[in-house]
Formats: sequence, C-alpha cells, structure tokens
Amino acid sequence: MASGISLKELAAELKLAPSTVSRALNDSYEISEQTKKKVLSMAEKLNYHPNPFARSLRENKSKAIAVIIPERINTFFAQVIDGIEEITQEHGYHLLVYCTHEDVEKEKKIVNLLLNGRADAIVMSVSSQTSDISHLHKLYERGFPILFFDRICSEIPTTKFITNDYQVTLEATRHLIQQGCKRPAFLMLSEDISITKERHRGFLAALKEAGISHNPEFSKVCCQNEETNIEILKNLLIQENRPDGILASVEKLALACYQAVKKTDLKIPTDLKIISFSNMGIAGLLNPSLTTISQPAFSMGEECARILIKKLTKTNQPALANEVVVIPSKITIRASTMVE
Amino acid sequence: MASGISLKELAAELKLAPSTVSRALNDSYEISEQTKKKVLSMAEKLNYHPNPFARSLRENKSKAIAVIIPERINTFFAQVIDGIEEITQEHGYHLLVYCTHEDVEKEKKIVNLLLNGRADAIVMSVSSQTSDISHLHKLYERGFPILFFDRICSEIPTTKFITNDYQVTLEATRHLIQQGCKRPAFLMLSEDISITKERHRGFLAALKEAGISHNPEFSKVCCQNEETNIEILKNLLIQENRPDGILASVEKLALACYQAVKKTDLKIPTDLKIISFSNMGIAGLLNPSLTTISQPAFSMGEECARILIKKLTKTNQPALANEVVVIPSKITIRASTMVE
DNA sequence: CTGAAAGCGCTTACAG
DNA sequence: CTGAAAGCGCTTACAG
Repeated sequence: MASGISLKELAAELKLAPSTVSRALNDSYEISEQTKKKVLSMAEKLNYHPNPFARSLRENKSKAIAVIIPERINTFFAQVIDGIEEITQEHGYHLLVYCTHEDVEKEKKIVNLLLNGRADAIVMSVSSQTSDISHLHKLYERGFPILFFDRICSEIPTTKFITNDYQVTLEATRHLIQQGCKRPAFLMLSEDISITKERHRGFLAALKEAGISHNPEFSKVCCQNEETNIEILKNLLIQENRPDGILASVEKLALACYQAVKKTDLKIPTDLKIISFSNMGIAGLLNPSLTTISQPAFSMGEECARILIKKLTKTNQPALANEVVVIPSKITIRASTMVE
Repeated sequence: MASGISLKELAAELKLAPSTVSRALNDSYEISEQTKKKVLSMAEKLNYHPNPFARSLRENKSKAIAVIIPERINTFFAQVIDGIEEITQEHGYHLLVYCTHEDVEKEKKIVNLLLNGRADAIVMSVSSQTSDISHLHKLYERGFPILFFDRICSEIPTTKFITNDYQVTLEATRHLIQQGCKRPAFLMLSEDISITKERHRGFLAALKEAGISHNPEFSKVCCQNEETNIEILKNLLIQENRPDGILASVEKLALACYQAVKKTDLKIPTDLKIISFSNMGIAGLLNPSLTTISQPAFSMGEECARILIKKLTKTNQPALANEVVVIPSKITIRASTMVE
C-alpha cells in the first residue's frame, strides 16, 4: 500500500537524475545548497516518502529492533519497552515486539523468524522455561547483535543487564527476619533461570547469616497456571509447619499468595509476611499494601537501547561486549511486612 | 546483518534458475514435486531465509501491522495487543508497536512515519487529547487500512471496535444508586474522546431515571499528572457537598481516587463507593477490592486482527467497512460498592 | 515443467 | 556539482 510517489518520479518532476535527488535528500556534501533546497521543497510538496524496503534492501539494514518478552501484562516489561522506545525512536528505529507467553517453542519460532534480517538486533528477556538454547546460539554464531535483560542467558557471550538480585534479596530476607519471620519461604519461577538462582542464593545467604535452617519444600517451583499456583500455595500454608514469611521472585506469585491466603484463616502480615519483586504502581493499594523490590525497568530499557544504538549506528563497532551490567533495585517497605 | 545465503546462491548450488527455485519455495503449481523436494531440502540444509525486504519491495507489502496505543502500562492495551498478535502471527504478520503516551504530537509523528508503507495497516486507539485529526484523514485519503478500537475517531469512515459504553455505564450508575449513592460523580479523561462521551451519557441517563440532578462539577476532566489528579480529587472529596459515589472511566483515575481518599477521613465504601472501568486482574486484591467494568480486551484484539487479515490477504477486498462493532463489557461487583 | 529478463525503489561507486 | 549504471534479493509475466 506504499502508493506514494517514487524517487524516480520526484526526479523527473525536478528534471534531475535520481542519483542527484537521492543525494540531496540524504544531505550529501556533494550537492549544492540550491539544489538541496529545490529538492526538499518539491519532496515536501509532492509528499514524497522514501520506500523503507528499497532502502533496507540496498543498505542491508532494517532500522527495526526486535524486543522479545515473556509477557505483556507485566508492568516491568512494559516499562522496559517504554525505555527502549524512548531512545531508539530518536534514531529512527522501529520496535517489533513479540511475546512468548513463557513458551520456549514460541520463543524459538520467533527467533528463527528473525534470522532473515527483519530486525537489526534483538533485545530479549528469555522465556522462563528456556533450557535448550540452540536457537540463541544460532543467533550468536551469525554475529547477530543480541542483548539480554533481566532474564538473561549466561551461556551467550554478549551484554546483559540485570539487577543486583543477590544483594537485594539478601537485604529483603534480612528484613523479613528482622520483622520476626522464623520460617521464611522463597517462591521461584523456574530452576533454569539464572536470575532466579541469584535471588535464591541471596535468600539462602540471609538464612545462613541468621542461623535459620532452610526447608527446601518452601522454595517452590511454580507453573504458569494461576489456579494451580494458588492451590499449591494454599496447601503449603495450611500445613502445621507452614512458612511465616514469603519472598516472591515474581509479582504474579505474590498475588497468588494473596489469593491463597484468602482461602485460609491466616492474616497478612500477622501470620504471614510477604515481600515481592514487583514494578506495579499500585502495590501500595493492595490489601494489605505490598512491600516490594522494584527494578529500574525504564532506565534498564534506556541503557539497552543506548548500547544497541551505538553498536548499530557507528561503523566498525566490535561485537557487543561480554559483560553483565548490574543496576540496583529498590526495596519499598509497606504493610505486608510490618510488625503489628 | 542479513548475512545468509541468497536465492541466487541457493539456485547455483542446485544448478537451477533462481526463478525455478523461487517458485518451488513458494509451492507453485508449475513446479514438479521432485524439484520442490530437492529445493526444499537444500534450502533447509543451507539455512536459506528469504530476504523480507526484497520480497516487500517486490510485492509492495510489508507483512507488518502497526499498533498505536496511548500507554503500555495498562492491562487493557496489553491484552488487546496479545489478541492481535494471536491472530496475525498465524498469518505471518509482524507487529510494530508504538506508544503515544497520550501525546497528539507524538501520535502525528508516528502516523506520518507510517505513511511510507512500513506497515500494511494500522490498528489504533487514539491519544486522549486528539482533536486535530488531519494526520488520520491523510491516512484514510490514501486508502491506508486503518482500524480503531476503544478510543475511536468517529470522523474517519472505517471499522471501529468499541464496547457497550452507554449501556454498561447506565447499569453501573444504577448500581451505585441502588447501593445508596445520592450524589454520584463521574470522572472522565478528556472531553473530545467520543468513548468517554458515551460513558458520560449513560451516567446522565441513569441519574435522570432516578430523578437525581447532576452537579457538573462532579464530572471531572483530568490531566496526565498523577499527583495533580490526586490533589484535584482530594479537594473534591473534602468539600461539604462531596460526591458519595464515583464512576471512573479509566483505571488510573480510580487508583488516584484510592490515593486521594487516603488523604481524607473518608472510608470506601462507607462514605464513598467506587466503580471503575478496568482490566486489572488484581482489582480484587485492592483495599477494598474494586468493583470493575472490564472490557473484552483480548477478543477485541482478535476481532480487529481477523478483519484486518481478511482485508490484507484476500485480493480485491473493498475498503474496511464504515461500521462500529460493539462488544459488551462486564461488571464485576466487589467491596468498593458494597452496602455495609 | 524450467529459464531468461525485467523491475520493485533505493544508494553509491565511477565518470565527467 | 551532476548523471548513467549497476546492484541489493526477490517475483512474475513471457517464452519455450
């Protein structure tokens, strides 16, 4: 439907060669100011828009960046994308956004689709179940610029953005213990996600420090189905030796906890204290308000984008550095972890 | 970075003409089964991926659909996009997602950028402040397929998806009145959004029906700044003749109400009942849980996509019909509107 | 059933 | 400073 006028037609109208017009539009030093002005005004008048695909084909770049996330209905990811868009838009890049719904097969399909060059780079947070990473290796081997954030893939040597998960979880768990928790529980999403591992390490370190032995049954691997999660949690909470503090590594699980608690006689924070990783603006409006660890999502997106733009716009840039950039998260204490 | 092998190289490897290989890959009836098999297996072996831009240039279609929304951090829009992706992905379409942040100038820039054919169609929810719609007219005049959902632009004759705003607001307001509200207030986002108008009409109809006169001061036009909104609401709530029921046309404003109430001595639902348009899954976990009107976001996205796919994939399709498709919303009653 | 040729709309060496 | 020509990687009439 790109029904507009072409460069050739514009040139004919101006009685100039297409090459000259092209150079004038691209502000080449070879063209006189007078010609440039004439070309520009005529282009404006005739509503000329260069065909992006001809340009992409010729220059072998798409001017598009693919963003792959596990879910859209999640404030964190939405904020990251906002941050990416903020920076990339200034440089004329477009965002192709794909959602895996935590499904590795879908992730593979998307990644394979992008092998054809439709995007110049990929920014992604891997699907929670990702274990087979051959599709990511393929990208890397081809020299395709790829950058991870939050849910990173350690095996691929490229730039990764994460938060200070170990440290902040250590502090969060200390907070639970200070508030009187004797049997804190950690809820994680999936074992093969490195970021969750760090969070779990921080949790264990805090327990060790306080001389609390860890009940491995309290570290729950959860599934995608919300109902099932609530059921698992409810069963955990009604047993005699139930946890009295919960650290959720994902917002979804904290909310499932709230739901599960409703099905028991327990009260938050009296019987159970909860803290969760979450970027929801309304954590403070929950009942009771939720103590959160929020990640610097927007600036993380911006940083990803800046590095990418540098790589994509400057010539002879080396491959993306194999480094892990750590940005600190922030703990906001609210009612769900208050001592009565 | 589309560094892969080209059709020409693949053809050379097969000792066939590029045209034959192209036809074989596209499963043309002109090619023998044997040749097709040979070509397909070699393409697989050499990891051939057709260049999307060459194809787009040749066929004059992008295989991309642009989605323009006012904000990303909003469950409703996220769900709609999920729905659009669900359908379009099956047909090989990619989603370019743009966020206007409720800024008309940004919306104009994005729309003008899309005039070059980078996307085959646009699905959009207009920015709240949209009043000058020349940029949308331009699209329409060029025959560019454009489809509106939720925040529609009535002046452009194309297919629009909305919810039964008048009817559901009428019912929601009746509910407030039944629950004892004598001075219900309606909160709207902006006057020039047609969808908000319908909601306001439904509200007024319910008041009339109940013989309640409307205090226009209670129909608030709110701004983008959260702090300011909270301040406006607080001031509204501390006056003597304050509203005793609130119908928020946007989730954001209901949350601002919760915040504003915290700054007063009022209690929800005792002193003030609140109902809001919202697709948040966690409305039930707010304090108190929030009565909501939720829109069928996912299926709305799916429906948009189906119509678009039909238009884009079948030849000789007429322009998108100038019709308004209405999908019903659902009221979920929770604590925020309960009689004590 | 297969192939040679033209062309989609750009950009950029190469000439002058 | 401007222009003619080639080519990016496809597809599709047109031949045979």
